[in-house]
Amino acid sequence: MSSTRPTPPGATIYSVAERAGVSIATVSRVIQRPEVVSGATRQRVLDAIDELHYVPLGAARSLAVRHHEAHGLVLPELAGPYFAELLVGFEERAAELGQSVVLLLADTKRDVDRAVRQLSTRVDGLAVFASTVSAETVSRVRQGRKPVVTVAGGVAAAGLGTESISAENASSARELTEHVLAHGRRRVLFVGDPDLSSDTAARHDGFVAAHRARRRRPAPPVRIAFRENDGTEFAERLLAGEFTADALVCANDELALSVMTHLQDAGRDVPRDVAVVGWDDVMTARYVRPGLTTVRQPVADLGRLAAERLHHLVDGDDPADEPWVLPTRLVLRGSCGCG
Amino acid sequence: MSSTRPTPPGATIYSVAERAGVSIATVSRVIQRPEVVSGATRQRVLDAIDELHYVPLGAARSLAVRHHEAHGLVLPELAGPYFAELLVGFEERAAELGQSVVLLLADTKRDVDRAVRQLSTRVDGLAVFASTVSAETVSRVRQGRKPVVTVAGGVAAAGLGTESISAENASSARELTEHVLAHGRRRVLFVGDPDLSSDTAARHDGFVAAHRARRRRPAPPVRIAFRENDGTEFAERLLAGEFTADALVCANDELALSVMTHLQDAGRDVPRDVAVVGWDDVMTARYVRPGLTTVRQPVADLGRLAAERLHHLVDGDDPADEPWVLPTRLVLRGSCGCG
DNA sequence: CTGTTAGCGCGTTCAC
DNA sequence: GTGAACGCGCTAACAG
Repeated sequence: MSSTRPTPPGATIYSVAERAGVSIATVSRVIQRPEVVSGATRQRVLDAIDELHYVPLGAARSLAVRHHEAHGLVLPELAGPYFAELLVGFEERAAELGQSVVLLLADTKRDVDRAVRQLSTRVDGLAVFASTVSAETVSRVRQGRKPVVTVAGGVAAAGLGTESISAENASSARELTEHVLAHGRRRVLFVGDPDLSSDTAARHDGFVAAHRARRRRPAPPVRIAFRENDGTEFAERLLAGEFTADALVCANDELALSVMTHLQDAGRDVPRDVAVVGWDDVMTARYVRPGLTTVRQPVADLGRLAAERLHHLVDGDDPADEPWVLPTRLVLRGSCGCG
Repeated sequence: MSSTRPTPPGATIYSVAERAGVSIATVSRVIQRPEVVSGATRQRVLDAIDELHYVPLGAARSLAVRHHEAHGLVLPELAGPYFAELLVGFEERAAELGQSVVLLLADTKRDVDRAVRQLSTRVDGLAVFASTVSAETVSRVRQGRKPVVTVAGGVAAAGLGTESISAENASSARELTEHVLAHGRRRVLFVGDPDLSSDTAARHDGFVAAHRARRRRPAPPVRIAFRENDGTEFAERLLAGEFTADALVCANDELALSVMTHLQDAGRDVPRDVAVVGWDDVMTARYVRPGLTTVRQPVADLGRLAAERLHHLVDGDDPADEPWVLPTRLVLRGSCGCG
């Protein structure tokens, strides 16, 4: 790939054994199960390790035990707090289980599938976020006997021997929308593209359900992407009169915040003129005025569960048929019209 | 560590060779340098690989080539955008260089040094953030012939064969402080503990230097930690009259934002009653009103450079004696008294 | 409690 | 253009 010359030869289990005057088996034991070695020889070995600055070669161990003791995690990006929290939860639980985590960020790569195949070469299992990886590659990995868990992939991701883990979206979306309607809003817009992610799709489903329950016809979703500038652009169109709305249910907080701020800067009053709500409960949501009403997901728990399940799958568990769905919680602040 | 049973035997280079009717050497060639193999046999091998769902074992390759082709990255945590950006830059460059990145988060671990030693077992080199890892452990890793680069570790981290990478802090701090003083502020407080991180120490140095340049005596730093609630607490003490100040230079944006918001909620006018500035230019900084004046660091570049240098060190470069220092930039918004 | 030895799967000379 | 054979460093029986 890159380097020409090999690593300069460091100490090995052999040099340590020689120096301590024992066999390599004993050195190995001192490292793996110190208690089975007599105190005296153990100390001699430890001294030798110290003097030679011995660092065991993980690859050699992995080869011998036929385990990488590492989990792969594929995330689309790391913007905003969502993915960071997911990663933290994953890493935390993985570490508790004695597994390293090898991280792969999809958005900066030319060829994600190649990178994932390469990754699968050095881990015991893979956690992939939603649709960052092609179904074909996932199934290749699966056929290569590596467990895969999908995070926030929706039902579509299940099957193929892949386990699915996600947060509850539809019913919280319904609850949130009902809350907005209960504030007396008549013209509620869903801002975000259901086709862009299964999370968004589920949220839109809940949005529609809430309207149906009140025998109201939901407006068609405003299909825009997730980022700040997408929100700004939408706000412009709204101000220009392209849409009429007295409430906006945005697919996530970044979107909601950029829309809300932009409307306020243009002289609109939130929530009086228009209510704005979002998803994720990012830090900014509690700093803006009014505070942003949103839905908090147990993101770190998603990560933890992914690591946990992956570990069990590597250990030989059969994949669960049913997806794992974690509960979410409404966070009411001022932007929806609440006092 | 955990798992009892080994991975079920998947396809190996041997089974592929057998199936394709060639030797393992040929299979290896097809994977490493396809062009040296004749078209016909190459295709037979590729077919066999496909049919058997062959996934090479990274550990075996690593053992043979004496390279992990992986970099370790040790970060204290992943809260806020700072570390995420650093990680993104690091991962991006590492991937370009064909290296995997193994991530270790220090704050969730019981025994960080143990975890780091364990990590050093499976990577070719280590990038560690500031003082997440004890000097002793770093030097052990170094003596084990693994390159180490320190990010945001200040000058103290240099030496020991370790390369140091950080952002310029002192002179931007001086510039920022001078800017605040130029707005006519008389009683400026530095909020943050210089002993907590070398970044903060350097910022405080700049703060002091700006005062000295005007022949003013800097107030002693308010020694509090970095998090939101630390800021809130400080704001309470300020409101209670424990401190007097017409400007606050906060060690980072999280601190600045929580202080500013809390003061505003208590009826204070920012910047009229008190100016507030910070560091990092987090997303929230441009959403609050007034916008937060802050210093932008090339955080992703820090990460990229760390990955780059690490790679060269692994390749045999001699460690640079001088630390790498990347430039920063003032971002003026309203909270300092501008506009 | 300790030593001997046979792999683990792959890269790589060196012949052919 | 291809194959045979050795070595990478470590773990895990098995013997003693």
